[in-house]
Amino acid sequence: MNFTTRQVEIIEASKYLIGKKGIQNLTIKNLAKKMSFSEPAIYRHFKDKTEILKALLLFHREIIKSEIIKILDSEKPSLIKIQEIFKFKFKHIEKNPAFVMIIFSETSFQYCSVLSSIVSKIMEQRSKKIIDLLKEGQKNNEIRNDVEAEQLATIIMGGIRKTILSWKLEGFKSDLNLEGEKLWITIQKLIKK
Amino acid sequence: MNFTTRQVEIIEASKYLIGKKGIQNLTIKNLAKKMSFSEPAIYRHFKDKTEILKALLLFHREIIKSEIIKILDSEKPSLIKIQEIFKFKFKHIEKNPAFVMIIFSETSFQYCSVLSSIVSKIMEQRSKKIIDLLKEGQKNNEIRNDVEAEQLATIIMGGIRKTILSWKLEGFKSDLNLEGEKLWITIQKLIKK
DNA sequence: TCAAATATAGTTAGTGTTTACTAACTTTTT
DNA sequence: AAAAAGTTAGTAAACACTAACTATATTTGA
Repeated sequence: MNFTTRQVEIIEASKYLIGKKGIQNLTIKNLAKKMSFSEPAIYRHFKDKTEILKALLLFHREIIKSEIIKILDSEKPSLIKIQEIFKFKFKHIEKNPAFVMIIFSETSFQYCSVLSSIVSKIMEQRSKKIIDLLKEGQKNNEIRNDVEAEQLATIIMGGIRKTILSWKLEGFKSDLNLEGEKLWITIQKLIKK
Repeated sequence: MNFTTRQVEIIEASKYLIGKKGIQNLTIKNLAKKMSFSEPAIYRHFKDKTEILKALLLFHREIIKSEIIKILDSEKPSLIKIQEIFKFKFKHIEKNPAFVMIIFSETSFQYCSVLSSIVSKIMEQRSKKIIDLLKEGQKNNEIRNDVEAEQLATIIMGGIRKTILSWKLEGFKSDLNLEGEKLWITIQKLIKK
């Protein structure tokens, strides 16, 4: 996971292209144009297109992972931690609209087992962290324990995804952070003891 | 929305192809092969590929719509109606795995404004129906009213989508109906008064 | 009523475009 | 001197789609 500066530049350019017009906008031609050099030059830095997408996913996974670890390592109640992860996700998406496309790219990647397994692993890891937090919260009597943590995690993550998807389908018009806050108020009421 | 028998056959074949390997598996070549006739023959029945996808979406929208109207027209409590829609969705997906791909196709369609607007309209209509049901339930004191119906709908629909997505990413291994039931138990506990 | 006219639904063969990617060469950096 | 990073020119495959032709139903008019 050590990328050269050129590789990082290509990853950023890919992010830009995907963010603008979706995965199908990421072509070697467009990438070369954005980088202002020729198409074959791309292949000096990445073996093939799949490697670029792989790098893009892993690169961003690290950024998000480190942010989440920071939240998890603090000495706050579980519910607050969940709230912070929640808020971070919305803030991150609003800052990087390109990443919305990547989040909803499971279908676009399904033809490529390498990429789809990376996506599903990332999602699994995120789920696990939320489930652990919820269980911790249930133990500490912060969160109601008449329901399974797994199901609560599904609802929380599903709610986040649905909110982001609606925002995207409406053409990024509404205030995503505001929508996130409204959702959190509801979720918090539903899950806390 | 009146399709000839051949058109319906083509829609079914498209569904089969998408269900098997995703949207990118729906090519005119594959479609012609599946229909066991030549590629240009497809164009005797549909103007272009977009029309096929449009028909596919509209055809299925009608099937689901009629089923949901049946549920809505009954004289049952709102919570039971929501439960029935809930169960129908999982049953329908388990019966038509092809439709999973279509449900998660917003990203695949984003390049085509005609298709993406159909998808977003379908989703909006579904949301609206759930919100109305939730509001009705709140009025009748079946559902807690310290939270907004819109947010509850987001959580319910998001939870459904997330459950289906996990099922898909795990390779359709788990029992989807069972997962749906587990999710419903939790949602019901969270939303009822 | 039945052959001619026509509309329908299929065929073969092919086009132009886009795609990821490569071979071979040149420039730049170390 | 050689490794790294760029270039031009090109390839093969996949794609949606079309022109022109043919077989097969269906309709129509004497």
